[in-house]
Amino acid sequence: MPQTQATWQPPISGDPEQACPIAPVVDIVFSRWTTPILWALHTYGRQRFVELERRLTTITPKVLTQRLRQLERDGLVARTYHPEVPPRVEYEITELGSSLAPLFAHLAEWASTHLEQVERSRHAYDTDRATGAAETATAVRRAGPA
Amino acid sequence: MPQTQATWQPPISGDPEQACPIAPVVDIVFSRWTTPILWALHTYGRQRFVELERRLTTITPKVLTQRLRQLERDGLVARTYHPEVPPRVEYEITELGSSLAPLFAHLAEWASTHLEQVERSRHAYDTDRATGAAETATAVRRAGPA
DNA sequence: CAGAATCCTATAGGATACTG
DNA sequence: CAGTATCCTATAGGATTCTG
Repeated sequence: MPQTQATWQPPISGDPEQACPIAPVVDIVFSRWTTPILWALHTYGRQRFVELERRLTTITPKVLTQRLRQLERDGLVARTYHPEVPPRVEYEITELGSSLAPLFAHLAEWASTHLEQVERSRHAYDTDRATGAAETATAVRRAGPA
Repeated sequence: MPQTQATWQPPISGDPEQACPIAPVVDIVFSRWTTPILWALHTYGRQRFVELERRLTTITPKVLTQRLRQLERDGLVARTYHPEVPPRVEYEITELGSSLAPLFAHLAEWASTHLEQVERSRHAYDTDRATGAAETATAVRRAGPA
């Protein structure tokens, strides 16, 4: 049976996680609060729960605890409990956690050099949509230069 | 007025977003599907909607559309619409999107060298919790070597 | 083909209050 | 101080169906 258009395509790949080698890292390192926490620990060194809380001004203690627990479980952060009154708990980045430092530096670098472009692109996209950009005749390509 | 314990701490910082320079990037690049999409476009080049759909085996068309729209708006991906029947739409990574390539390479590198450590840490943490690791006397430090 | 529309759920995260 | 305990909401993401 002849197919009009669609030439048959193989399944291409089995596992999207495997297809994208960095997908697993995303779950570990990149969420709303994990990067700020790691950044704070890396930048300002070992510190207590309340210090982190003050630094990440808008975080709630519940979420801070959750993310710290996850980071501890993943071995990126170490927790030290001093049985005193009042209790003192200190968090520090581990060697494994520090191994992300160069990556973070690159990300910060990328941010400083490209974030503005993203902003401009967003603005252009939004105003285009708002003013009802004409869909002319032939192939329409959107977004800035390739 | 002498304070018992807590030496006063300054507000430390105003804005957590500003405190962590890579926080803004996280929203743009790192979510469940954005990295696999960017990876696919970067690795296999310009391709159609259905090709991406097949490559990212478990993604749904709705989510794929959403993420592609966001990437287009942010200028990381370009969409080309060919008014034919049936319609043909091609997506490709932009120059701005490609600027993330070295970063992705580093992330993939980190994954290949450190993911196993994370797995081990998780396992150790879980078995520790399960067997009720004794909280001895003095300072207790958890997680692997600093 | 490339999606739009609709409905649904799981969960990350926030707000608030309480405790060893 | 360093959390825990509840409650709540917003939203990312999934499943399904339909269309130009």
